[in-house]
Amino acid sequence: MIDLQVIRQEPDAVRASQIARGENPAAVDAVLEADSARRAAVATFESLRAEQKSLGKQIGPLQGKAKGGDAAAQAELDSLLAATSTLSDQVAAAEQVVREADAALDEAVKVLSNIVETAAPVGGEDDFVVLEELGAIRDFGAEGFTPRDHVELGEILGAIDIERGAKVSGSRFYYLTGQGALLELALINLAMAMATKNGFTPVIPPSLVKPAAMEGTGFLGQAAENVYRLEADDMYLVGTAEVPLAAMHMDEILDSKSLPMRYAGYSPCFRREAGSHGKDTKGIFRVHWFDKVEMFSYCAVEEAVAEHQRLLSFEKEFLNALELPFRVIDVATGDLGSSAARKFDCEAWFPTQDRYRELTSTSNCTTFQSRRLRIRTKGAEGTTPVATLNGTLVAITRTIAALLENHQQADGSVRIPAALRPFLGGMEFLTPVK
RNA sequence: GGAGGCGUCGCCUAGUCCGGUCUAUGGCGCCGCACUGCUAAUGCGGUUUGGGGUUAGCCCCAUCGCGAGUUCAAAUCUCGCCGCCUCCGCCA
Repeated sequence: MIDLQVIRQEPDAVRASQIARGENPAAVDAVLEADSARRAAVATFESLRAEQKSLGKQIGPLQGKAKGGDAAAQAELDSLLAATSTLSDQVAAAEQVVREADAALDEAVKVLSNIVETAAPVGGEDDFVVLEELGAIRDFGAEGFTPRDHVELGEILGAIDIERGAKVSGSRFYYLTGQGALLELALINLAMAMATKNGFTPVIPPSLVKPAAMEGTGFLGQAAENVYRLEADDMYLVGTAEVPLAAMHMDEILDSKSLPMRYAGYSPCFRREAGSHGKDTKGIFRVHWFDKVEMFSYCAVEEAVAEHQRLLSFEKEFLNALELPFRVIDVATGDLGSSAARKFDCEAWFPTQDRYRELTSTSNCTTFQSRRLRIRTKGAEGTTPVATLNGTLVAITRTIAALLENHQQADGSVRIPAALRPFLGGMEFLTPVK
């Protein structure tokens, strides 16, 4: 959630940010209104409460005297009890009003998406800015063959079994088999090795979480329809390790000397993909479940922009190690998730689609998540929320698809990039099994 | 799944039986100051979190796992929930 102070002091800036996202700026005014309503409620409650307290303090000693047979004390006690009794009802009522005002304010603030970085390109999905293009796109025509898509390659290599995935679990499920399964493990190991080298603590987090974790990371808002919920236990399957990694330090005050804290979490990711019917139905590009290594960083607010660049550089380092052609885009304001202030995507070239497709994504969430999750640090200005950032290191299925398509040979074999070979027993090619 | 125990402001802890004087005790740690060749020791002061107010010193409200209830009044009594520990059962 956004800092209420900021909304109070710079409502125009918040409105402008909402507009850039294509969201309703009037939501800001709703917050201001709820805020002043809450203030009034609190003032009423506090004055009643103070009165009640001071009356209560007189009662104890009087009771002693009254018991001793002091008639005057008894009379005073009776009138005090009567007064405090009606006061008590008023306090309870006032407290209820405060409670409701609090909830209303909270609700109003939570409607607002994070304030976008001013440098982010304004506009919708297509208004991204290409920051750079890396790696060489192969000319299959010149090499004398038509590239196969990852579905066909996966079949030839005995690496991906989509039919049986559908038989057992339905559409958008798959089996990774043989070389495909080994490839996933190799990618995970390479990613974890690089993350560790770059100062991340490897983590295998729970992928089933309580509502508080889901809610705190902001996935029950806009993205709620894409989340799997276990009705019987009131728990959620995470769509990314970002959720358990962010919730890991919820309700904690982090030692400022320990920042930045960097974690690399390996987890399965479950996504309902509601609203994407008919989109990317072929292969394992868009599936209900995949495994992923996600980077997550807690850092000081003033470090966040630099840390974001670092996460991006780690993503680029990984894709370069896989020798994939890709570009980096600066995602436009209208296409940011509600918690992101800025987002960079790395999109790999898919020769059979003749276009770039998202492989990794890194977001600077500033203090949007940490406020909800109450993750703070102590500094010169007191206890303040930390910034949180996340970035994909490797999303297995898309990465496998990109590797197969980009490194395929005319005979259906696939060249394994050098960086990955140590994790595949030195193997240089994935070879067809049929 | 069954039985029992426990949850107090960083950590440990007093208080809970028997409601008001709890504005929550003490120790450790930490921060500041004083003293002292340095360090250490010692002394004094400070040290939960959230919200609000104030020129400043500070002040006010809430906060004893969470929620509800009883009561004029709840850390304290009642109920529900959550978490941890021990034992039993089952199990990869």
